[in-house]
Amino acid sequence: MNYLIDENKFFDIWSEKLTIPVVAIDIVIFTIYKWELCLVLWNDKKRFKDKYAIPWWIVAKWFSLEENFDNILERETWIKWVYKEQLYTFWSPSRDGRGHVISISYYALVNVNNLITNVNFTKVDLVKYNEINDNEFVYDHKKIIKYAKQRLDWKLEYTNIAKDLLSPYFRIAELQNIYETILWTKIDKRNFQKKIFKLWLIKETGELDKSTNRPAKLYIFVDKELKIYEVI
Amino acid sequence: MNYLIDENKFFDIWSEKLTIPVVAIDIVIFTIYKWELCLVLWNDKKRFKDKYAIPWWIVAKWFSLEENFDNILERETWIKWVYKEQLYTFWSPSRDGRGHVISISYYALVNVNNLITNVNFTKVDLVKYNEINDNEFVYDHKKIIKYAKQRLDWKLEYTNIAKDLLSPYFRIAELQNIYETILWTKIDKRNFQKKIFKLWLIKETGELDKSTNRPAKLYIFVDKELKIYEVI
DNA sequence: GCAAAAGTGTTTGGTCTACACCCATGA
DNA sequence: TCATGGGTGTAGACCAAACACTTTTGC
Repeated sequence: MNYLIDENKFFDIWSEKLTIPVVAIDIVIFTIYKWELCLVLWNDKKRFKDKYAIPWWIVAKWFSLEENFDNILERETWIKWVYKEQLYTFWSPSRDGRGHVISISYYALVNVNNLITNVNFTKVDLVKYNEINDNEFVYDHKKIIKYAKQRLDWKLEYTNIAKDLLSPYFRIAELQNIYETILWTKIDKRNFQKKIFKLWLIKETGELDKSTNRPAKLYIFVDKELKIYEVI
Repeated sequence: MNYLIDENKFFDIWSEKLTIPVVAIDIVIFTIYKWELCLVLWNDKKRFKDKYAIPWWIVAKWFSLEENFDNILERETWIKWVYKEQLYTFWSPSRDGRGHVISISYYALVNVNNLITNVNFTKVDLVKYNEINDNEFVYDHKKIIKYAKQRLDWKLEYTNIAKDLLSPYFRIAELQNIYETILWTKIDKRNFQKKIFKLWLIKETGELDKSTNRPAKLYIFVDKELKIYEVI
């Protein structure tokens, strides 16, 4: 996988003489792993002095933001085919000591099977969201993660975005767990099902998951595309 | 008011040799004028071949996005002290024929008295939102305006943002008009008041507006800061 | 047979909507 | 006195939350 931008190919982009800022894309990657919300973080502890960083790189001219995003995500993590959404564009005063950077932040949701199949664990770690601390991140990455989590919370409550964290076929308990672990709350089983079914969010497949004690019905989402509901 | 960036001062930022993109800020400005939602648009019909444009300019290094925003807004419209909120960062393929631009879009809300006092009407026009057409805007500015309107709708429904379109003291009818003209709907007077009061969104000042037939009570917002409610 | 997770309804309180008449003032 | 906008309450429908026991399977 080639770099879309090479920092010093034609011109020193950090030069004091250049009057325009450098732009980067930062990517907060969420997944549900073993019933818990996790982040995919760079594990280059040497480079970042024992702090975590979310994957990022500098944006190249000529390519769209989508192309830059895909290039950065795949190059830095080997992950492909994620749900992605732009969050916010921050001005980060002294990211590198070489000058500030304008960072366009995204978050991505990746199904754990897709993650495990593709990801390069020599480059990234899987870290539980509930176990991260404010001071163990470089730059303003903790702020970006918090912002991403807020957006994720909101989208969970008002859309069918949970589909991007689940396998195509899933049990209702798995769906409910996504809401409980991300929104950090207990939900009544019966009320949860009533809401989900009243919205026509998911439908039965007729198949059963026999890996649990009593076999559980398997469901799929009615809509493949992101759709606004009022879920929770 | 000085330009934070001068396009050609040190280096040709449009040069093919430069591998990083140019960043601009685009500003969608809303106000309520004579009971209707209006936009503040550049009226340089010669430069833009009889199309409208929203105020924008190129982002300068060294200054924060806030500073760049304030500089662009004031320089291009003379408007000050607005509510502003970042919307989205678009990649605009061929903004100038000189290459694409990454545009960080904002929307701003300005109280009409502030607008009238400060604005430079030789630079901008006031145009009714309901009378604009898709094909009378340059670049992707119509898309940005639509996006801004959506965000404004949402914020109206779920926050106290209406305060930024009103004078500090206002009648309930004025508040209700903001909801009706922006959300393009009729609202029952009694139900509207019940909601607003149950939320403690506004409170009486004890003063009366005697410019109407029967004098109307004047209200102020309880919170000066943006706060999330569920208004409508 | 027992442990573990799946599946299933009803009641109650609160919230939302629809709806119409009188009041205070200026002209 | 009349035209204009301001101010006020109730009843019915719908929605949301609380709550516990039975079923199916593997071990």
